[in-house]
Amino acid sequence: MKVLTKKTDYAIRALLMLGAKRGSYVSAKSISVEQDMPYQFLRGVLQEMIRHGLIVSKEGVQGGFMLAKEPGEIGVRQLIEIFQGTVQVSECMFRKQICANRSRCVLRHEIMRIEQVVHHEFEQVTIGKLLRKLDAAANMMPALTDGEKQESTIVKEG
Amino acid sequence: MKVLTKKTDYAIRALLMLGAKRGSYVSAKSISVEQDMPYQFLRGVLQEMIRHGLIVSKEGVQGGFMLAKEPGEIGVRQLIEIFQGTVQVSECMFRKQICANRSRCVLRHEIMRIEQVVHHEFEQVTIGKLLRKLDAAANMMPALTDGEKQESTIVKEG
DNA sequence: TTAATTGATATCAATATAGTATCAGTTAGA
DNA sequence: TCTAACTGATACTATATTGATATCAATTAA
Repeated sequence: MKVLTKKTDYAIRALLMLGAKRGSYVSAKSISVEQDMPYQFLRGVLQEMIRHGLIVSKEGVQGGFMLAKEPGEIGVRQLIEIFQGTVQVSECMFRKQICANRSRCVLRHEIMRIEQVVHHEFEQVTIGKLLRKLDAAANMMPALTDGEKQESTIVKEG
Repeated sequence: MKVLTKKTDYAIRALLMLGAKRGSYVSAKSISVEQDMPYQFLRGVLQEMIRHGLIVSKEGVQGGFMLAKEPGEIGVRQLIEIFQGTVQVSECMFRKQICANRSRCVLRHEIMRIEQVVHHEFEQVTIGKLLRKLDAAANMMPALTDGEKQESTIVKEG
């Protein structure tokens, strides 16, 4: 069971980069290189986020992408919904009519309850919050030697 | 985002049927007819549950399947893990090494926290608990007229 | 002996996910 | 004004996952 697909994963990390470099346009190329994501695939993800009003773009040389909202206003839940669709329990939930099978209904009821819990949790996690955590994590290892810096590169890049 | 795949869905509902008819063997055929599941597909699901010790089978005429455990001991979380694998965040979690990308790590940490919440919730939901709810739901509509009984058939079958 | 059953396994179809390629249009700057 | 660095749009391919079907051997109650 995969909680996040590549698209959502890439989207979140791209947004974190945009959040870290707020005020300037960041190109898809630089994101794809720095975060090790396939360039064209990432571009598709970015365009999807434009369509949803999360980011804006500028064409041409020195163009790129920029957050269109405050980081605290962009929640992981919304990203999951954009790239993976609404959380659903089997197909049952699509039917407007009363649930077809009683045992399925009882089951569905339980799952929906859990769904609410999950939604609530994901709602809390915003790009803003993640950015603060990233910052905190960075500050926790400030005094590295050269050798340790190499290790920290491993932590960052691969 | 699908919480339950068909396999898990079918597994749970098959177990509910076995739970409702405890003490006797129930054939794959009767489950597939009564619960409207594809016969061969269901059989695969049942065999998987045998391998995991949740149910036992008897071959031949009058054969079928029977719970191997108390309904209260069979949790939905276990079923999800059997049929959908452990909950994971993208691929990141497979690597034993320290997480490749710092922002991915921060993200992962948040997701893992939510994962714990989800696990805890699913842990609570057992076949036994669902059976009791099913029972309660059935008792809530005891005095139906013929017309209403037809409706209740819709609720049960389709 | 036979029909109803499970065990085991091979195969296929549909869908979702992941990734690539291409071309047109925009723009900063030499 | 030319060019290289960009995005917009879209078509395509590959791979993995999910859902479903088919077949044949072995078992067993009647």
